[in-house]
Order: sequence, then C-alpha cells, then structure tokens
Amino acid sequence: MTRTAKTRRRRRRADGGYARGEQTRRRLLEAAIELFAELGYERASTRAIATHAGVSLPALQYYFGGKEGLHRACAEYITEDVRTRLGPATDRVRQALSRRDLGRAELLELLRAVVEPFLEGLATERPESWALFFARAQGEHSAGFDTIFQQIGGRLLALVTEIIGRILGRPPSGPEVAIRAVIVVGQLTLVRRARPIILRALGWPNFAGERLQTLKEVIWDGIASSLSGH
Amino acid sequence: MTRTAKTRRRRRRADGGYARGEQTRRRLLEAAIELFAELGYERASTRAIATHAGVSLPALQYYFGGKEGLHRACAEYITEDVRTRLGPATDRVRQALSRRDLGRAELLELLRAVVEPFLEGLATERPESWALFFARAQGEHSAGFDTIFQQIGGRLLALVTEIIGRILGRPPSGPEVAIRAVIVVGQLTLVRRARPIILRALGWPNFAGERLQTLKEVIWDGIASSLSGH
DNA sequence: CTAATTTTCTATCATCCGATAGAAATCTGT
DNA sequence: ACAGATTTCTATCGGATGATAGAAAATTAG
Repeated sequence: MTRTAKTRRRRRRADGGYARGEQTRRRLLEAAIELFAELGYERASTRAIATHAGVSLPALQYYFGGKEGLHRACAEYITEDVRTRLGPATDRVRQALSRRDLGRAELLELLRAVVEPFLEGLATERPESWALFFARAQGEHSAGFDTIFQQIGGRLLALVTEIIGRILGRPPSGPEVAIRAVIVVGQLTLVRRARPIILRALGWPNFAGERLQTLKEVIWDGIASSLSGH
Repeated sequence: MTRTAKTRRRRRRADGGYARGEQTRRRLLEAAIELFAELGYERASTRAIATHAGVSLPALQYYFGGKEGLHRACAEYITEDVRTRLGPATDRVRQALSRRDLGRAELLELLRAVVEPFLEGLATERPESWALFFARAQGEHSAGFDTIFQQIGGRLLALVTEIIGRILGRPPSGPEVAIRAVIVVGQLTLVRRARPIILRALGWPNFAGERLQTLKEVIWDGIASSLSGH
C-alpha cells in the first residue's frame, strides 16, 4: 500500500474530432506490443516504448494513463483482432453443434475446424510478437489480465470441451472430458511456447509452407488418435 | 552495454570450515526460490528476498555475487534435487532401452516409467514453488538459464524421443517422432502451467490423492492412444 | 482571425533498485 | 588467548524507472 494507489482512470478522449492524435496512440500501442513481447512487462521501460514509437514519454500517460493501462490496451487490441479473425469459424462450429445427431466423424471434423485455424495462427501469427505477447502476459500474471485472456482461451476451451464430451459420450463436466480438453488446447499453445525447442529438435528454420502442413498433420493425428482409442 | 559488465565471479568459499554462514546461504536460497516463483525475477527485489530470509541485504552479494548469480544458484539447486529424485528411474529406462527386441507393450511401459514420476512431481512438487520457479524462469528467458533447464528437459526429451521413435518404427530425427515427443513432454509441463485452469474446469481444490490418480490415468490414456492408432 | 480545446514537449520529481564501502562482529586453528 | 580469516552490518552511491507540472505548439470551431 506504499504505492501510489491513485487508481488513475483513462483520460477522456474522442468526443470531438482531433483525429491527429489517434496516430500517436496507434504507434504507441504497436511499439508497446513489440517491446512487451520481446522483453516482458518489467523490462520494457516506458522510455524505450516511447522512443521506439517516436513519441515523447508523457504521451504514454496522456493516452493510456500509465504503463499498466497501456499493457491492458495492448491485450484488448490483440484480443479484438484475434476474435474477428477466429470468431466466424467458431460461430459456425457452435451453430453446427446444435444438431444432436452428429456422428463421431462429423464431430471430429468440427473439432478440427476449431483447432486448425487456431494452431495456424499460433504458428505463423503475422506480427511475430502477438502470440509472444500473450505467452509473456500469461506467465507474468499481469493484474486483471486473465480476464481478457479468457475471452479467447475460455471460449475456445468451452467449445473444445463440448465437442470432446460428445465424442466420448460423457458429461462435459467430468474429469475425463475436462482434462482432455485442457490438454488439447494446451498442445496448441505449446506450438508457440516451445517453438524454439521444436524448431531445434527438427532442424527447421521456421514453420513456413510445407513444414506448417506437416506440423498440423502430426498434431491433429495425435489428437484424433487420442480420442479414438477405447 | 550501459550495465555494469563487471562479470563478477562468485566469492571463494568453503575451503576452510566456517560452517556458520552456510545456513544464511541456504536461507537466502530458499527465500529466493519462493519469491522468484511468486513474483518473477524482476518483481522479486533483492531487499524483499533478504528480508524474507532474515538476513541483511549485502549478504546476497557476498554469497552469490549478485541477483543474477542468486537466480542461477536457485536453478542449480532445484535442478540438482530433481535430478537425484528422477535420475535413477530414467537411468533404469535408458539401460532397458539397450535391448533391441522390445515389443510395443514393453516400450509403452518404459515410456510410462519415465512420464509418470515426472508428471507426479510437476503436479505435487513438495515446496509448491519449485515447479513454479521453472515455469517463470522459462518464460523470462533469464540469461544463460536455458542451459540449466535443458539439463532436465533436454534429457527427458531425448529419452522420450527415442522411445516414441521405436514405437512408431521411425527415425528419431524425423518430424513425426520429434513433434510427438515435444508434445508429450509439453503436456506434462501443462499440468503445472495450466494448473489453475484445470482445477477450475474440474472444480477441484488440488491434485491430492484420488484426483492425482485420475489425472495421471487420463493423461496417460491420451498419450498411449495417440501412439497406438497408426 | 480568434478563442477554446487538444496534443506535445522540456524539465523535473520521488522512489525504488542493485550494488558497494568499510567498519564491526564472529568464528577458526594454533 | 591470540592472530588471521570470515561473516554481517550500517550507511550510502549511482542509476533507472514511472509519473507529473506546466509551458508551448497544434488543431478545430465559430
């Protein structure tokens, strides 16, 4: 409680026009994502972020209220983008699940439709730093960040849990289903987290083209097999 | 390069007796593991560590040369303990692998003998903080830490890779085998990293007793299945 | 053009951090 | 008990960090 517990709220903005400053805000956001991803929350100093963005230091406080606010804004920015890119596919799957007479093969296909885009995104995410930002933030337990994170992870997990539950013919709340679901989703995030290890083990430089295809096939094969046995 | 690149080496010690100070060293080490695990490297200040250990601040520099040295010492301390507790089992497996005529069932049993103790350790590691320390350190890319980490992870991965390669009848360097091996080992670490998520999804308070048994069974069942279905 | 508002900048604060100096206290072997 | 080495302490340094004050510049509306 020694800290400045002044719970500073974000500055009011965007009532009038003044579209000029929107650009600095954007620059700051992108520089922050990059540096948070590369260095982590603590090591990425506000000065380095401001310099990297080509703006002056106080702009950071002006637009985001402080470092923590900036970090939260980064998370929201990425979350929003991921949602718009993955949302449609998952919505389609969710709708398809309303049919109660789906066979095992169809359910597996739906699972694949959820899993593959996510995996592909994690392996090749356009700005290299996005998924990395998440990986960092998750490990750092940034204040109130889990809430935002779960908007993506939680939805995905819920969807995967339902599909696996129906494949196994068990209640989604039971241990078998829940554990398997977490493992499946966790496997996908591994592609990001253990990326250097995987690449080194394989002697690959990256996950481009043919290699991404192989990666997806092997991982999917493992998932499908683990849900078929017994 | 602005930093004090004085590459300070550890103080000489332990030539004579002077066993009195060994206790402070130990206290410092244990307090550091706890705080590094709870707060991460940056947030765990040297002052907090010293206070928590009940010693004065300069003792930290005296015994470990600095914060970084202390962190490295923590990693070595944990690594050593894990090795002594897991080493015998893996050595036995390694030796059993010298036989070339092992059947699928036998190979699976060997894999299980490697995987289960590791999983159990990750789920219930005595001082709650040890595995957490690793999780943090891995994400933080502490300087030269990967080397130490790989003394455990690397050996385990190599062993798992060989077993899976023989089960699948493929060269251990190929993509199928290497990817699967990383996934299997990664699944185990998930138990630590995603621990709160798993517990919440299951409505469990912890991984004690019967629940640990269930966890092990479900995870192992998934691994075994994924290696059986062609 | 002018007044009101928004945005940016320079300079500075207060604090925390890791590290060190150097004296004081403690321990060990003889 | 004594000399020499080791361990611990108080006080302080230099530097980096996040944040702010307040003037200056830029932008918009009337």
